Amino acid sequence: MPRPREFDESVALEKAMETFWRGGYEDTSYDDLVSATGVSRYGLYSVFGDKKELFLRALDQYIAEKRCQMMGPLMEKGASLPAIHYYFEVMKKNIGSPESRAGCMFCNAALELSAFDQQAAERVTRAFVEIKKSMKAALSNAKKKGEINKGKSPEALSDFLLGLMLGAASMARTPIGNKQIINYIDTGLATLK
Amino acid sequence: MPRPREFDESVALEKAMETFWRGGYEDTSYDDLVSATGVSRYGLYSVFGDKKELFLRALDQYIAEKRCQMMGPLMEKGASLPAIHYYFEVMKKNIGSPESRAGCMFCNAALELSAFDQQAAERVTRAFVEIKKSMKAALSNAKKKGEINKGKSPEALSDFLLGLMLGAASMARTPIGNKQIINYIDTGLATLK
DNA sequence: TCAATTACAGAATGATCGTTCTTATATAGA
DNA sequence: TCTATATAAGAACGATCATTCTGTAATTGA
Repeated sequence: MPRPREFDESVALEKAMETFWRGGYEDTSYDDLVSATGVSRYGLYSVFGDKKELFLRALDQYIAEKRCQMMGPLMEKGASLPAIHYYFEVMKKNIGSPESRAGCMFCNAALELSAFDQQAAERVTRAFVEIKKSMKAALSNAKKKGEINKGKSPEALSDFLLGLMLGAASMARTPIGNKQIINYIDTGLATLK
Repeated sequence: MPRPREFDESVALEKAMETFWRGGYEDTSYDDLVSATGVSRYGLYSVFGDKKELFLRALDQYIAEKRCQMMGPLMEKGASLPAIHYYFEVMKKNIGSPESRAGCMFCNAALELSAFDQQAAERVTRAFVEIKKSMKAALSNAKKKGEINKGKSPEALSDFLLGLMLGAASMARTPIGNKQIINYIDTGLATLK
């Protein structure tokens, strides 16, 4: 009966995600989103709601994608040092990609929005907590397996790895070169030895 | 002959710096600056120029202040491991202060502006390069003195310390707690042992 | 005391943004 | 074919922002 929609919701969300990833929240205008998705203002509003809601949907989408991409090994039972190395190997690989200078979208959101926006802060905190928990569990297992020194504390080390991830993502958004970011990650990981 | 100015330039700059530090560039309006400094729009424009120029002045001021506060020991000839520890001790001390959640102003500027603004990028790059150089020199001296393992590379380690600084500053602007930031710094510094 | 000069306070301007509204269009069942 | 319904395209609205302009006030040398 009604006129049919001319766009695919998931394709539009993906495009919106890439736009917010690169430009952040404030610097991305609704017009930018209309252009990037090729969807009319009406279409975006009717499907995703206002700018904030669309951003949060895009952020959720990003977090879900990255969890699949990076955390797979970490979420398995018995995950230990190799799962941690896998996580940072993916980071290092992403640094070479063209979009890498946008950093990590939820780290960007943490830095730009978490101080002002409750809902963004909740998502960011949830993601940070999950990463730290996974890292800590893997570190405990690594300790049991003798992969890391018995004297190291999984609690402190997992905070360190969380910071290592955020630090690398931050470096990627600055003029600091890729080589330096890789030095940072590799030197940081050597701490675990 | 003319009507005398009713404000002190350096006091106004300090207030503007604090305002930009907390709010960043985009989220700070010229009205915010007028309120924070207590200076009229006319006064700010006539002394500092437009918003961008005022921001750059404030950024220069911040960098100069922090260099005095944190880099003193690092800039002395023969500086080695203690100078590096001093730098991060100051960071740790600042984390406890009320304004700490604003992170580090030039790290914030690096993340917010360096991709878009040439002049901000230059200042940020200059500061990063100086910090890395000082760290690298101190690491070389530390190696000679036997304070750190002969096998460690000052080049890679100085990139690591630059990232450690940026990572800690980034963490401070997120919901991540102070205890976790301290764990991050301490664990990172333990790498130097 | 007056005139010249500069500062102050805030109104006006023009641009941009998020959001809503209007008008026209495309589809499917009657 | 006609009508109901939801969509598309983009104009319109109201708010906010950086910047400029206007009218008033304060000072000092004449």
